Amino acid sequence: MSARPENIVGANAERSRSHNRQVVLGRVRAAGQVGRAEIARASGLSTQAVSNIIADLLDQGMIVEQGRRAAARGQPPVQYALNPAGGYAFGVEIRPDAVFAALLDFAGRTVFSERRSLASSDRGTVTATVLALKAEALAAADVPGARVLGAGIVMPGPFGATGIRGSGSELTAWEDTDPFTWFSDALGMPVFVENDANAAAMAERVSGAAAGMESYAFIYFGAGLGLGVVSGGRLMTGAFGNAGEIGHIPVPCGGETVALESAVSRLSAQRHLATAGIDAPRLETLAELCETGDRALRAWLDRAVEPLTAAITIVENLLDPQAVILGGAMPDTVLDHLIGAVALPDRSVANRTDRTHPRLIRGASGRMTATLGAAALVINLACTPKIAVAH
Amino acid sequence: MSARPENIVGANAERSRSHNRQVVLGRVRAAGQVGRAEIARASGLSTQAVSNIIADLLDQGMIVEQGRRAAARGQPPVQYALNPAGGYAFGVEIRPDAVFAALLDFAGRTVFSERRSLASSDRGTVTATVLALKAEALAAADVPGARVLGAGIVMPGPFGATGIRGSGSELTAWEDTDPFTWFSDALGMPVFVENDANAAAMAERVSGAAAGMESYAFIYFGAGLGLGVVSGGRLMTGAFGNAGEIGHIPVPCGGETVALESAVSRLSAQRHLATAGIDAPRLETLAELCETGDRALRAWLDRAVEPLTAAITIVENLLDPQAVILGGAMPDTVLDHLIGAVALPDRSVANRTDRTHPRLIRGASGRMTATLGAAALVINLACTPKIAVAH
DNA sequence: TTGTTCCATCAAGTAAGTTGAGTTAATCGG
DNA sequence: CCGATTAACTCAACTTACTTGATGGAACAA
Repeated sequence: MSARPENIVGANAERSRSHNRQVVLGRVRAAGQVGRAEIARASGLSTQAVSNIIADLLDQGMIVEQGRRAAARGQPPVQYALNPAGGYAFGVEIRPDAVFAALLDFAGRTVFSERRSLASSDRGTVTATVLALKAEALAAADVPGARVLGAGIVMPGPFGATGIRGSGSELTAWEDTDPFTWFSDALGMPVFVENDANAAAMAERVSGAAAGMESYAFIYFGAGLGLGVVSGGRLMTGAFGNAGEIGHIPVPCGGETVALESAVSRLSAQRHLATAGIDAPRLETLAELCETGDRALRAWLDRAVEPLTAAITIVENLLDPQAVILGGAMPDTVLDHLIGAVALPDRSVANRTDRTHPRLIRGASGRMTATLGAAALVINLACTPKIAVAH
Repeated sequence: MSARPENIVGANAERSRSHNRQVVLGRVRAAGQVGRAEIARASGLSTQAVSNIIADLLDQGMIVEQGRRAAARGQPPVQYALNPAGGYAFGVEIRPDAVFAALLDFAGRTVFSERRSLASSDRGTVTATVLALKAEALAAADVPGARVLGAGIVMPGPFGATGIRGSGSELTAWEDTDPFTWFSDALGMPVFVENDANAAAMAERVSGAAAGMESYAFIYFGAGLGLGVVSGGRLMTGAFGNAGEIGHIPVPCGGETVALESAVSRLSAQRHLATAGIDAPRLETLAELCETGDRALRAWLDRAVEPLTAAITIVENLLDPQAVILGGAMPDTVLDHLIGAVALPDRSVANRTDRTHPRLIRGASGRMTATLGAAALVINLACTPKIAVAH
């Protein structure tokens, strides 16, 4: 959720300017490297307008010249690319027991990442920790504060007073706080607040499996299971900011109907392993068990395939994404095993002849996925205008 | 699907102008009646800009003055409202055996509606029928052609070569035709192509249960079952235009897992009734059976509740809409019965204390729902800019 | 009555993109 | 090798649509 109600506003010169700069940045990012004339053609702006904007962006250091690239006839266009050092994004993930932080450069590369345990999850402690991590990140990566475009904050959803409570991951001390206002004030920069799945989904777009995709779905393994939906380059957050609660949908599992995350999630794997006497609190343990072909883990995997297949089928049919991406706090090996085992039905709108991507892809994995995603929110928004106009 | 790839384009004076006119129209429609100053505040434009735009829209006859409304202190603002006769939208629904057409005024009221049987569903016959219906509609409602803002075309999805084939509702003769180009040429006006569920969803926004809602989901009873998702006032069509194929998702039904529309759809009801020796080809028959408390229909309804509940739970959790609306080609009584019987789980992100709408609502019903929706696409787009900017 | 408040208009000002002519730098073809 | 062709790019007016600031008008309140 953006934590601010979106309102449709009118256009004026100032807003057009900012919009057009974002459009140009977005094209540069999408192409990796482009000339002005091509940007003009793609964006429907005049070459002159693009020239002016490019000059501005060069001035600000957001992009860099890459020399001429001879293509066909005519004068070869000067190429431009994003300047990795042109802007940085600070990402923070707040959990009840710890704060994770990361700093990404404009190209989506991680230049700093850190975990800090929390003695308490009250607002004072968390805020102090976040501010300390920010200072540390800027110092470690030698980045001037003015170069930081904004901060993404990941907090456990769902947002607002909903029927889902007591899952243990909530920050009860934060219930009456609007995190958007709070962190805007504390950090003194633009702030974006999302849940872990949404943020992780964005990470794939900025530097990952969803590079170049405009519409996709990301299934996120956290403690439970989340879904981030990107449509037209923007997150679909729902009316109250809680879209993507895929963990609670009913799916078939061994003849009965269960909530998806009771069968497919790290917590469910750990519970299953515990019944076999195996304690696997950490990802590394799971990775080991997977590599050694542990029977208990294998049993859990086998059992997870049916509900996961159902969930992906549902996502494909409801959202018609370019691809479904599986990622999050799970070992690559586990994700790969699941992807290999899921047999998607041929009888689906997703079974197209003109696909450009596989239907199911593995995305970024590991504990930091959501944190990197928090920062990715900022980078994505710097390159994505709020407008999508039919061309 | 919009049938044209959406591309992010830059802003210029011309596009800003058209955008701002849409913003103003959208505010007038949303409010029913507003003054200029209020529009200016809501849209972030200057009062002068709003004044100019209002003058333009008055000139064009899109809006009408409604006199002053004294509110608080100060000079009472002159109120404006949409002029119902300011614009019309032509809606067409093409089925293998018939063409439905409707003409809506700018306020969303039906001024003409008609069904025409098709001897053949080839392009020539269909196109001639559509053109004849258009002429008839304009003549019957005494609407000058220039007042028609565009045409919405509803055709059976899914679009493109997908794994879903042979459902019998396809127009095989149209497979190699781009309906957007085809009807743009034939009708000589802006054209929008969508599937039935998406169009019907839009109808609710223009004149129905979703008035004033920005994000909602519409479950559409056609022959099968479809889903239209509106997010931020715009249809979510997915990467290939086939989002909302809810009929094919797996749901629990009496201990087994089935495809939703095999248990919840008109076709499934008719099949069930047929096993009891009842032939109910028409909606009226179903309505009668429902009113007389027919045992076979009741059995079907009882059986449909579980899978429908699961589907709605899935939709609520994945999309977090303001409400889920049930509508389409089913009798009101049947829909009402289903709505009454569905018990949604309290443990859901949709169970909020700050809801403004019930979680489940009945929408428009009857055979014409999708046809009216086709026209509604046009009206909605006339009042909805492609921009949504955080305010 | 007089002050306050808010709506609305006028006239000038401004920002940003567009237009069209002209320049530069490649490839193509004889 | 050289002119024709093609395409990228620049310069300097031009245009458009919104903004600003001053002024007038209509209702309410004290």
